[in-house]
Amino acid sequence: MSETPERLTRRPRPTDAGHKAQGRRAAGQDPIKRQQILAGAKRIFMSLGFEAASMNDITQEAGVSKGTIYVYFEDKEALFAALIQHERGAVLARIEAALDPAVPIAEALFEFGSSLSARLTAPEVIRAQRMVLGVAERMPRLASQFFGPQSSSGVTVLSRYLDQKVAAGLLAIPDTSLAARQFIDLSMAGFFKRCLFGIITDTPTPEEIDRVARSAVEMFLRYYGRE
Amino acid sequence: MSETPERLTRRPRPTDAGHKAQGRRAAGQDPIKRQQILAGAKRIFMSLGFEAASMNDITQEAGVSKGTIYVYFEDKEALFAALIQHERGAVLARIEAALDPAVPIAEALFEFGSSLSARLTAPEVIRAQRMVLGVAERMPRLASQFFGPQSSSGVTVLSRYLDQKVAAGLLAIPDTSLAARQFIDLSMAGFFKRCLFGIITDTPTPEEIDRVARSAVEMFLRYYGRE
Amino acid sequence: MSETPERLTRRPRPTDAGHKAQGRRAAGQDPIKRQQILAGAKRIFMSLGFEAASMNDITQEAGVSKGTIYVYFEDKEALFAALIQHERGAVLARIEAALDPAVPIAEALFEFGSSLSARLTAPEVIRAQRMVLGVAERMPRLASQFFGPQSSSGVTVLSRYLDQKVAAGLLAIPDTSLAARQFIDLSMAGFFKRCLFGIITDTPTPEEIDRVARSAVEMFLRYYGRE
Amino acid sequence: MSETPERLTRRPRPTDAGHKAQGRRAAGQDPIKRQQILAGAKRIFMSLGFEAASMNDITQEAGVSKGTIYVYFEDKEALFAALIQHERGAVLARIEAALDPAVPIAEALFEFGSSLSARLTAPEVIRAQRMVLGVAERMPRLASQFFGPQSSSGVTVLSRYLDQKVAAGLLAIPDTSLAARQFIDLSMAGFFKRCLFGIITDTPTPEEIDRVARSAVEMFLRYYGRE
DNA sequence: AATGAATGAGCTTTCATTCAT
DNA sequence: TATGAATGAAAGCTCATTCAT
Repeated sequence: MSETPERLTRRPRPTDAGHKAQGRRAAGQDPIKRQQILAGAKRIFMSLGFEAASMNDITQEAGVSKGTIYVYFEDKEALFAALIQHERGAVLARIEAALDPAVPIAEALFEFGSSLSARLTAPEVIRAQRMVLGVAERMPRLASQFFGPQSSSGVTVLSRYLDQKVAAGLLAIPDTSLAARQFIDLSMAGFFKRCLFGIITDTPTPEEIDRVARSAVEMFLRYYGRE
Repeated sequence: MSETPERLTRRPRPTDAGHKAQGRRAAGQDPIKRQQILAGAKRIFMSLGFEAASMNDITQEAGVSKGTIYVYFEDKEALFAALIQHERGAVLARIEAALDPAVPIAEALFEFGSSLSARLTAPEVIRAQRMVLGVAERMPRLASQFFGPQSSSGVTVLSRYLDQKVAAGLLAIPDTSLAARQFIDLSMAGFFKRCLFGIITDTPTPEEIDRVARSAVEMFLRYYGRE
Repeated sequence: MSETPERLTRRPRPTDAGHKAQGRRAAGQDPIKRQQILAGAKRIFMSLGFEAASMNDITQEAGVSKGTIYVYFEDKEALFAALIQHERGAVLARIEAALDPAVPIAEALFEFGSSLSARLTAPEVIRAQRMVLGVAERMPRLASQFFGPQSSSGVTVLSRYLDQKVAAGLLAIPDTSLAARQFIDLSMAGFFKRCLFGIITDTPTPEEIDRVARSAVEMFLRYYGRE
Repeated sequence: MSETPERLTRRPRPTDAGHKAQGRRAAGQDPIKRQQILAGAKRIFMSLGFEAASMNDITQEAGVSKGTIYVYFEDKEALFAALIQHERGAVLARIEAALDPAVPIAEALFEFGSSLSARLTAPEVIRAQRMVLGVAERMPRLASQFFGPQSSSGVTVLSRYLDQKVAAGLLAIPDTSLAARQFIDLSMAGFFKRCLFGIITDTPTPEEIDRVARSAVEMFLRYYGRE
């Protein structure tokens, strides 16, 4: 989830140099305007939730007119879905790299587990997840599309990694898919739920995350390790 | 979530004999009427979600008038919060019993893990959790109050159990609180998130739950078991 | 079309004696409020037309709240339809009486023709007809329901009268239905269209109406009269 | 002004050679572009009605840009008015020819009456009339301008014809203007109203039209014929 | 001169809340 | 005390019109 930290002023002049240089865009095709809308929508949705956020709020926050939003996005749900899609991949991309085949298993797993844990408990990621869960009943595709691929990708990537290590005779795992899910949940034991439900309002400290991730690696390898 | 099975008829007269015998109650003090409202609110909130549920819907389902609801509950949010409070503990109560100190550790843990897993992935429980998460941003206390105690109680109960076994020299656990969270997340490895996010729409089968719970017990005891 | 000449003040107090005496009404059941809404709707629809009239306009003119209108009427179209239905019958009722079987044919026909002509060219009747025609494309039932029965009733009533006179040997008419339509159109030769299309903005004078009606009777009896 | 640069596909470029040869026109002065707009507007207005037709629809149907329309026409109402003006005379032109002074009166009247009847009950003419009547309250000039001249022209043309025949001693008519209106309404006795109000949804068959027109001629000549 | 992306007032309709009964 | 008819702010969305390109 890339931040657009500074709040845009009321009506950002649409004619900044970089944009102007590219000439006039087709309706709903100007990526800068699209970004502008998404940025405003993100701030509003994030702070109010889907239902409580009004299109008027977004209009003002984004500094575009109502009509323009409706040129770029079919309706409120489509805008929300686009926002979620837009934020996709940001999470997983940072994590995939952690599973370096060249480093020892314990080290790779630790990196993977701790970075996944840190990422999924980040405040804005938690907020996003809550928001999507809040509309999951009415927009089931959205929830499974965004979070499904995201988390299943975590599982997929990890289970593929485990498959390789099993083939190399380094691990003994009957069901690598289950093992992947076990490791992921072990890596953030309790963190995820506690953050999601607001039981703890602050992100776990890096030290806590590391400690839990280290314990996860040990338990995992004690069980699935060869020898 | 205790069911109130029969749908109340349109307007059940609230003046049954036993109640009447106690004389007229102060406004907003009749526990029967309160129950009646909560029962109707539960059915409506559960089936429509917080925002989509209208006070009119609840009025009709509960068989009381609008004004009466507003005597018993400050506003819509307060009614929802009260409902969530009211449903508290129902989940945990069924699970606490699983940790029978008399049976072998492996067996007790398996019972605990599998019943917790089954409970938290039940469709209506999933729906309730989503609903609360959907309003969590605006009602932060609500989420932590309901889910906090609920799941932390799971952790509390289990860690107390583990403390006893450690004291008895049967387990070697440096941090029983962490161990409890590890076991709980391990017990439903992946199930919880996948259900919550709708990646899998059906409740896991008892066989799946058992298989995962069994694996959790093994991994847990391999690591923390005293040989 | 009964007039409600004076514009109601902003918020007519709903507790006038006559109303109060009847106790509280069920939602959407208070005929006084219903009348109030219809009266406001009539003035607004009449002066602006269906599309240009906004529910807000009607709200203010009727002196009721938006919500109340929607309790009494499903939506804007239903309100309009109810208004049209409500005005029904007022037109024909006054005309039917004209065909007195006791008076000579020429006299009865003259009464019928002239009163029909006067009625259908009255300004508010013209306005109502224009309005309905304006929405006829989208609400075809409405137009045929209101005007169909209305004018076909004129035809029906008259053709029945002619049937009797034919049976009595006083007229020789092969097709009384056609004859009825001929007489009606002859009675207001040109008036109807000219008023409807606004070619003449003032209602024809009684003298003009009488002259044309008299000519219609003569032409009609010259052709269909027995000797 | 002959530049309609891109938009090759949607609507064939209006820049044929003969036109191009005249050089660039002043804004809003190109009659071909004006025609193009009116043609598109006609199709849209006819199929959707005045209010439901959006300027965007017309823009696309006409194959010109929004701005261009606003150069040629003040606003939506002006465009509609111009369209109505533009269609003027199309109806009457076909009918005037029917009053051939060379053929016998009965025959000429029959031709005139039946063709007028057929024309005014044609579906698209009915639709146009409804549309204009729908906006008549707000645009009173429009209705009288379009329909006034049209039907009064019918009256004018016919009454002039009748004047000639009276002068020739062939008819005895004290008021030819009234007679003209009588004959016209008699010619489509009931048809016009029934079509306009949608009581009958199909255009009358030629046989019906002929039958009624023939009856009109007979009745008319029985009354006004010289012997 | 022509374009069409952008505007924002305005639309119909909903619903949490109030208060006269 | 309990009722539910009435309220009216606010919602999502449309579209006639403008003006930078």
